[in-house]
Amino acid sequence: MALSAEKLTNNQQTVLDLLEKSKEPLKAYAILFDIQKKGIKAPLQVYRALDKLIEIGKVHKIESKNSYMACEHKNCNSSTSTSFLICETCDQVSELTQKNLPSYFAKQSEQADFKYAKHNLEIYGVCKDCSKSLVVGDKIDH
Amino acid sequence: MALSAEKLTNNQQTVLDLLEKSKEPLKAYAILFDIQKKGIKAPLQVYRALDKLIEIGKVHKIESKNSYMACEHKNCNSSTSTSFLICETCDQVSELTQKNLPSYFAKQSEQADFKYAKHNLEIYGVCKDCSKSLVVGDKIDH
DNA sequence: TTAAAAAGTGTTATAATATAACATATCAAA
DNA sequence: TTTGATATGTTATATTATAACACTTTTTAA
Repeated sequence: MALSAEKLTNNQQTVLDLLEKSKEPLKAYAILFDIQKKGIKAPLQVYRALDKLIEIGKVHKIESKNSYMACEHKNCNSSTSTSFLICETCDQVSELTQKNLPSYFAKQSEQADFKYAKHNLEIYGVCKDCSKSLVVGDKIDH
Repeated sequence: MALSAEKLTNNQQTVLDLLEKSKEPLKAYAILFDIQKKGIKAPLQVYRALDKLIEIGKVHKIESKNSYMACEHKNCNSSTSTSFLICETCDQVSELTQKNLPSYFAKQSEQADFKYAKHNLEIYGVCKDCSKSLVVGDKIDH
């Protein structure tokens, strides 16, 4: 069975549903807290669901924040490479479309005699919405 | 006083010395274990030294491995952006020289209306040495 | 030079993140 | 339909990191 067509179990679906509703990435214990009413009682149940979801590419882990987010793409085919835009103001995270990134990184790696396999990129900065609000804020907050 | 000229305290120097001797990145508790003979007894002493060393750019954290390594550059001026080449075979990590990366990422980010500030890039693959050994290994291991 | 401020230390306790181990259950393929 | 793979529920514990507090050292600048 193709990974992208994988049928999810109850626990996996419950975790994925929550992540898809969330505007920000969530931490494992925050997920646990939120879905205890659905019968999930222990951290391992969350971590196991996350592991599977990550494996099939439905969820990504943001390493520098120990947080998890649902993949924004329709059928993310793999769990390999990830590229995030992380807003330092509002903590929202979006994914950078990474059409060219793998080949760019492969080229960069090659110059160091390193064979590229996959990557994780975490870019920090200010998102569109926050750039606006900052300006508006400056005017309002007189 | 400029950051790069910062004088280190005993604890900071002890931690840095250890990291500079190590071929691979080290975990905080591995550092603690190694330097207990030098009078450092508690995790906090390690973490505080690491925090400072990271702040002044002498040490980087590899987020996806919860590990720390000494900066390979002479006078790394900042603690901001990091780019690693992580060998999946031998666990050694080297730094990618990132002359063009910030501007490249800034450009990529801009297309998503995102204001780039800094980044962390972790590339996984196979290092030069391991590429060689693999081939040699294939021949020897008949 | 010396007092005040800033930075670092040592210590105990604890928070936050993640996995081990094991018995049982469910599901899919031969 | 049984067998092998995958998932579950549960308890316990490992790993990573920080809080709080009393104290010391170093730096700054009056």
